[in-house]
Amino acid sequence: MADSKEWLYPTKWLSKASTGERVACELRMRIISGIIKRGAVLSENKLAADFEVSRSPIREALKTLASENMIRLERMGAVVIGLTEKEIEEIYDVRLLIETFVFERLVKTDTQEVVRELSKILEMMKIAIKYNDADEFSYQDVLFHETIIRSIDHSYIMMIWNNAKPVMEALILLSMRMRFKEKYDDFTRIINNHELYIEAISTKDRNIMIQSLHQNFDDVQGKVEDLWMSQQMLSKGEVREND
Amino acid sequence: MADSKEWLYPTKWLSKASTGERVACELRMRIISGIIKRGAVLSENKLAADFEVSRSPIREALKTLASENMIRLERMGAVVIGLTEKEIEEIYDVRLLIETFVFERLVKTDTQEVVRELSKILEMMKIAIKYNDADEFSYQDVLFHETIIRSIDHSYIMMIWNNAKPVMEALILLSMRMRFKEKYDDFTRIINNHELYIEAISTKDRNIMIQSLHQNFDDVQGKVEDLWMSQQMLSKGEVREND
DNA sequence: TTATAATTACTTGTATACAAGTATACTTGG
DNA sequence: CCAAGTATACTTGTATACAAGTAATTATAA
Repeated sequence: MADSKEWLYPTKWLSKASTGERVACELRMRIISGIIKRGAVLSENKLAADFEVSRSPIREALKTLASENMIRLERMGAVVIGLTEKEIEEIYDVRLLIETFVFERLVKTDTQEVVRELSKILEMMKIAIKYNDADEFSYQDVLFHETIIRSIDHSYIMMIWNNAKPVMEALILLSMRMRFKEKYDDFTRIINNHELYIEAISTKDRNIMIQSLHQNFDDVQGKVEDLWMSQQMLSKGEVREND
Repeated sequence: MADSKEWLYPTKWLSKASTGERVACELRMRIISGIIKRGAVLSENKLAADFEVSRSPIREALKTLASENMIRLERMGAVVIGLTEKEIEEIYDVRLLIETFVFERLVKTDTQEVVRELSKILEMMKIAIKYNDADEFSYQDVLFHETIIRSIDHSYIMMIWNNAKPVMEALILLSMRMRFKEKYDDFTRIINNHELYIEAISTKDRNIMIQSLHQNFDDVQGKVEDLWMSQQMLSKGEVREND
């Protein structure tokens, strides 16, 4: 699995991962970043050769990516779907759907412990900013939302999250790396928004929650732009996956 | 793949399916029906021997079932999670979540064509009742809801549906088979409810939609009972998967 | 009798081999 | 030059082999 190309996905996060998971994470990043273009056809054999692994883990990865709507498994080859602006909005539809549902559950229970956890994560995020660690910041950001979702103990909401998570993670990673370089002061706003989020959960105030979700939505627009910029930047070192 | 045990899943639906899909469908049915008990540990080798296939399709099936929350892949063996009453309710939470979202989209567009499609499916359902075909009825029932969801062209809502669908399908299959035998007059109510559903979409009337969803929710309670009955019935010919 | 060490049996993850099927390209006949 | 059929080079799906690691059991020593 010694790959000549650079890894977009933080290898640090893959310490316990199987080869199949590694490949899935890396391919996902390449697809979302635009290195692998929408419409490209991926072949199991070709990928196996590229990653210098056998077809088994490749098959596993392709199946994962198909369930995430990143590719479409066809009779001959896997066609890359990737993310258009429409699809990115759709992902955030889902996040909004989930988090609204979760909030309605949360207002009926004791949120003290979750608030404590979230506060901890928020502090970690601040440290990550301080040390210019985009990947760590992304990790904590994803963890923040996962913590909220996990707190209501709803296996099928969790199932939805588990399916959407990898794509969101990749999206956030790319977006944050960009911002750390070019839009550093965005982070003040992001932190403020997360504080608002915690406050909404703590006080169980729907108005604050809506305000927070709205701000987050505004953030999405920014993310879309970022992604586009990110794609522009990355496509310099572009690699054609198929000829 | 010549299996000595009877197949719970309609083999007719598996004509184009790979061995892995077949195994996944059958295992899902066995888990949901309670033949394979919550907490049981499934081994790849054992399953491969039981189904008389190699480990490759078994692995594929287990991965699928894990993503559906039917099993939990652990270091040694796959632990069966199955469905408790809580989880069945959670599945319907998700369906409600999705269908509410879809309805809000539908009221903003032209629903004429969907309504036409749904009417056709409804007629098919009536025929299925007439000929006592529980499996066909279930198929059309699932198709009915899928048609509604598909109509808004939202890839990530579709993704959620695709993940929840197999479990719902199995659930509906078991429930309907039971009802065809013991609660035949339920179907008048179900058909009425589906007509109400179509009306809500046709007139874009939120009140009718809510009424319809509520009736459907009442139906869920019935399904839960059915499932329990079904489990009682099936556990006569029970098979221990692990000792 | 109990605790510890070693062996055994079973687990998963990956590689590889093979069969069946499909699209493309080439050849052959008109 | 064009059409049709055959051959070839791909594709996926399944089986099998092998390596690395884990748990449980047995044997040995205190």
